[in-house]
Amino acid sequence: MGRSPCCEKAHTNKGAWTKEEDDRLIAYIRAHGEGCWRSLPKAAGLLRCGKSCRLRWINYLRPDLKRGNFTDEEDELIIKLHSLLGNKWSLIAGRLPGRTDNEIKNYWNTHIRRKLLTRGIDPATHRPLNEPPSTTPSTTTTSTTNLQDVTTTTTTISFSASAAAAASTDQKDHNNNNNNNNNKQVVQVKHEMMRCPDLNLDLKISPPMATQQQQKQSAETLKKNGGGMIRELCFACNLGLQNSKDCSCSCSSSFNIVVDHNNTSSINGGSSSNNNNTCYDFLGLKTSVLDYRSLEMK
DNA sequence: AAGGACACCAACCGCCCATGT
DNA sequence: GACATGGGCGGTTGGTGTCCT
Repeated sequence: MGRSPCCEKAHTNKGAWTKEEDDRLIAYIRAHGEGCWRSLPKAAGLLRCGKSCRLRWINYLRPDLKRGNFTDEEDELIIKLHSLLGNKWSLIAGRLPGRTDNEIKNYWNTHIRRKLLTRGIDPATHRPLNEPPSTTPSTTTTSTTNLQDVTTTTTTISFSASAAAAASTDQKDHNNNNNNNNNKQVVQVKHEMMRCPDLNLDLKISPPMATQQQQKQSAETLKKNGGGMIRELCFACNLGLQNSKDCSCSCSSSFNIVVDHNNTSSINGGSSSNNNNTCYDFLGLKTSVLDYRSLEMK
């Protein structure tokens, strides 16, 4: 059964918003807050579709938006998040305060794609352009990193227990029914070992399992650093690339961020048993307990 | 100066999911 | 369980400005 249109299209304006429309929308949301977008246009005296109002507000009128050019740091963050999350623009935007998914999407398509292409990297796969599409092991190296391409695997990151459980069956279902997926909660991440050779995304995100000695060392290091303090790691370390040439914080300890089936996350090597407000900076998320569901939150 | 090509980005469209009835 | 509705997301389009010939 087809869906009813979100609004009466015959009586709505389309195209660019006028200053007056903007003012009306801003005034209304200031007075009443964000609420029912469907009824908002009528209440605000706007001849616009509710969706259009929402988009205008979120992408352009929101007071907390950061306008202006993207910084190099934002560029790199977007690239790395995209390599992990794919075209999940809203998730990526969630990690860039003041930026919207639409803005990032546009920026990706106009700037970053080209930037990666000039680096000889396929923006879709984050693999070298001249690399054959097969998944057979190779020793190709890129111009920007010296990470070895070992193999390609598909891993499911689950954002919830049910999704985690569903994830296993999801693959089966996917074969039978293309549309029957839980993409909102389950992100299929094709992660190439080339990108993150040490990053195991199978239900946990970690460098290779730290040895007990490493874990002990890490715990001691953490203790030394004050325990409850926010631990700042460079991006390379956040991705499990400790001691790589990209590492700028020269940390030597290993931290495993484990996401289990019970919606809980813990940090191995740090203080998995007592989180006691320990914060880690994973992908720039200073979070006491890494909960992937938060990635969905804008 | 003109006009075609290109780049940028705001806005739209269609689909999906969650929730309520 | 079936259906209706609202909200959200990713892909795409079209208008506008800039660059190039």
